[in-house]
Amino acid sequence: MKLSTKGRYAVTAMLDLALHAGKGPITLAEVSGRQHISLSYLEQLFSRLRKANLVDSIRGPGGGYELKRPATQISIAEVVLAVNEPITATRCNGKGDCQGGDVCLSHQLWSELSDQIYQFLSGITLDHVIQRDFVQQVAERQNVRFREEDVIAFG
Amino acid sequence: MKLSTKGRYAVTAMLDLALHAGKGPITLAEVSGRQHISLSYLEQLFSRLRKANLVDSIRGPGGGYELKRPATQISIAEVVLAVNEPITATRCNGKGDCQGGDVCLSHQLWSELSDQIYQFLSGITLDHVIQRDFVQQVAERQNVRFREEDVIAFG
DNA sequence: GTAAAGTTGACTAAATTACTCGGGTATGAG
DNA sequence: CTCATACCCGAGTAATTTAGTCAACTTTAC
Ligand code: FES
Ligand code: FES
Repeated sequence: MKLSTKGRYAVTAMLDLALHAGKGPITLAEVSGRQHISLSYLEQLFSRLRKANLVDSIRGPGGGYELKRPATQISIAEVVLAVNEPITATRCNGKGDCQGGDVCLSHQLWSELSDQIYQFLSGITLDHVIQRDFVQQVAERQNVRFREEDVIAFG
Repeated sequence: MKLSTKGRYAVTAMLDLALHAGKGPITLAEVSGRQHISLSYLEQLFSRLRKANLVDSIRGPGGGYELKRPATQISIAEVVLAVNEPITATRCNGKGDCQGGDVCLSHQLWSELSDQIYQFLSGITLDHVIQRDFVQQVAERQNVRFREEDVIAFG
């Protein structure tokens, strides 16, 4: 499978949404501030997340994004898939033709690895992740720092 | 972890070596012919495999490469590691600093994924792979075709 | 109306990957 | 001895992918 910064950013951003759920729409500007991901880049990512039906968008002032389903029902695999290419560790993308039309020696091996990764990532939901102490602590630190930056910027 | 064409080629080439073990050194030209990997590229890969103590090289006429250890004792993970960067799915390479010196929300998740992939790949040896019917069939096809090409080229 | 926010698509810069090339060096067969 | 075989090595490059920017547009609350 393809695990790029893009996929990692998407997951991070979705975790941020999950952590701040239930308080109305979250703007990308907030996510950008807390997670240090450029706003324009987030726009790109959320365009895909929206098309994949993982988030709802609310336009206009007071708008933003929110999770379309509860965090308990969105798996990490879905998020990665939404912004990346299909999950596969093969060179041939599952077609079995990477040796000039024929299947190569190691094809089966990579297929199995793809399965493993997919199984792992689809067994974990956004909620599983944000329940962890570790993540809670990181989130708390980010909240504090984000408010401090507000003070510096606007106070 | 980083799973590039390079890693896949390395595994394929090592499988070829394993399949033709016990008949003296295998030249890269043979591997290249059977697996359709460019000779220059193979040289690059085997340079690393040799430095990682996975293969022995024999120079001069009649020379080539052979596995340094039996195929039952070389894991896929070792091969991938030998040609790629360290196995990690994190952005920070395990340092926990990808958010301007601080750990990011999803760090722990990617660490766990890295573990999973590593566990999987290190649990499979070259021998496990070449024992499979599927792989045996592909190998047989390659042998036949390779001999046919000999005839065309030299006969 | 106007400012906040999402929407879109094209564009660019940087990084990585996947190679190639050209010249080495060791060595065994004849 | 010699020379063809095969490994050895590092620089260089072309292609692809990734990461990120920019500018113009739409919707909507106040
Ligand atoms: S990876 Fe599928 S044929 Fe080689
Ligand atoms: S992936 Fe390690 S800190 Fe973000």
